[in-house]
Amino acid sequence: MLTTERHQLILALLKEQGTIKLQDLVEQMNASESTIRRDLVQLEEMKALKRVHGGAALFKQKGLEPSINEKKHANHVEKQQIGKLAASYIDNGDCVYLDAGTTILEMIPYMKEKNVTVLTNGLMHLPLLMEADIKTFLVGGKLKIATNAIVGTQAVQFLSDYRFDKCFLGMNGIHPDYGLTTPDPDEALLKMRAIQLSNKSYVLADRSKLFETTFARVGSIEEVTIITDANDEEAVLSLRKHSNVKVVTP
Amino acid sequence: MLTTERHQLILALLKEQGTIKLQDLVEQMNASESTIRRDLVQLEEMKALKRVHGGAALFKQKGLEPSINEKKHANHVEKQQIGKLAASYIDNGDCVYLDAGTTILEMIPYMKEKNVTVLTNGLMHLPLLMEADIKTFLVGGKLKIATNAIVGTQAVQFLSDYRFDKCFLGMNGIHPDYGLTTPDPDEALLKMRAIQLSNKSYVLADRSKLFETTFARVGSIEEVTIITDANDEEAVLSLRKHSNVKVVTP
DNA sequence: TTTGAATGAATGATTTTGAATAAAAGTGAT
DNA sequence: ATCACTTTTATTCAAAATCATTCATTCAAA
Repeated sequence: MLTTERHQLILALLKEQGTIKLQDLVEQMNASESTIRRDLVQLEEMKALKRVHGGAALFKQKGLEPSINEKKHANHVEKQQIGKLAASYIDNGDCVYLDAGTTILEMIPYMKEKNVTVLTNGLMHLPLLMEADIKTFLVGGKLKIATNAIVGTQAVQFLSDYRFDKCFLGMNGIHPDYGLTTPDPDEALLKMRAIQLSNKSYVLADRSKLFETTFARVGSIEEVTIITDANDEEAVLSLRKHSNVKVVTP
Repeated sequence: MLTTERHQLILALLKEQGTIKLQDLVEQMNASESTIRRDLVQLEEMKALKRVHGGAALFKQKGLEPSINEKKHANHVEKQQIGKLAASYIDNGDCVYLDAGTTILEMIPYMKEKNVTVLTNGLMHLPLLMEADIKTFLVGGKLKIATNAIVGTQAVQFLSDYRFDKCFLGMNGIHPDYGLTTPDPDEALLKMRAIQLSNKSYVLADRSKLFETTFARVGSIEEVTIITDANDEEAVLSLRKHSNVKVVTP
């Protein structure tokens, strides 16, 4: 078997399975362990894969690739529902602000063919936005490593040069009395300004965020429309009792 | 069997299988190893196939994605040298602007423990910057998908709020008479402004960019220090003859 | 016949390969 | 945690395969 043939086969299997054991490769191809090992070294040098103990894995794409992290996240199905619903509020030609965060991320696949212009501070969104071929602008400012988001006074300042038809925000705490809250004050400032600059504001949050409060206040609950899952959960029904709170569910 | 007949047969088999072993060809046709070998050399010269150890392969291999990655890392060793040298010009505590591009990318691993603050428009740099735990700011503006860079008037505007000790720029054309040039006018504007805002400017480019010119002019060659490989190449020596051109090599 | 291109064989150099070994990393029980 | 045990990895080396080069031969056309 030709070296290049082995390389191709390895990559094909890897693409199919995500990871692969060295021993499996040895069995599958008619080659010694040493040879396969050398193949993996070469492919790693070509940045085609990442070698791990016992085999190889797909090269971790730029660290910004959400599809890998996506699976890890809890409530993935619920977030997807919320994202789909949120995307349905976008009209053709809208200019929207997309907050960072995994829930907002789920909107993007449903935004294709809406002819939308996006401004975002979420780096994790970029691969999907590119893939969907959406006209995208990125907020400038300080890079917050923990959440892959752009924050800080520069970001707030940058935002102020734009106006939006709609903004879509993630939120950690939603409470009828204490309002909208998020743990990071820097992010709170940014969300606050986004609401100011938008005609209409949407907050995406799964049921676990309802009636919670965290550190920094973003605004009052009446300013936004809350998009959440759990149609008949007690929390949702309770929220709806308040006359000026807008809650929508799938 | 006629030479052209063999050539056609080789190409046909190759098209069918993707790769082919030299020994198989020897068996299949009534010709010696030497002859087949010569055939392959000729066909490679005609860019009809790629010779590999033990046989030949198609140029465009079916489903072999990493060729893109490989391309991205062309001249990888040279770029690494250039990047290492460039990083050595950074002092502790510097605030620097890092242009987008693969050559600049290579600087980052050598920037650790310099206590540096980075502003960049290159999204590809972010994973490495995060990993190196470098204080990073991102330019805001329009996302250019092709190069994973932030560009446009918003980006230029954003940049103008900062001042840098040093900036490090990639460049496609470097010519003593026509100056520094790059294919995209948007990027040219950004590079131009970066030079204005920096105390000292460095251009990183491998030897293939010397004495080349492309579309949009960034500035004159005297404004910057050029960091390139190829110490004793004719091009470098020739550049150095110009009294006010600064060129450094590893 | 002479010329020149194509061929096949032979040579030595280079690359690839598989096996052997020691080092390193993971595993699991105490 | 440590320790013993297993698996995986890195390294080295010799054998095998492949390659580049040279040279003599063949064959066709001038």
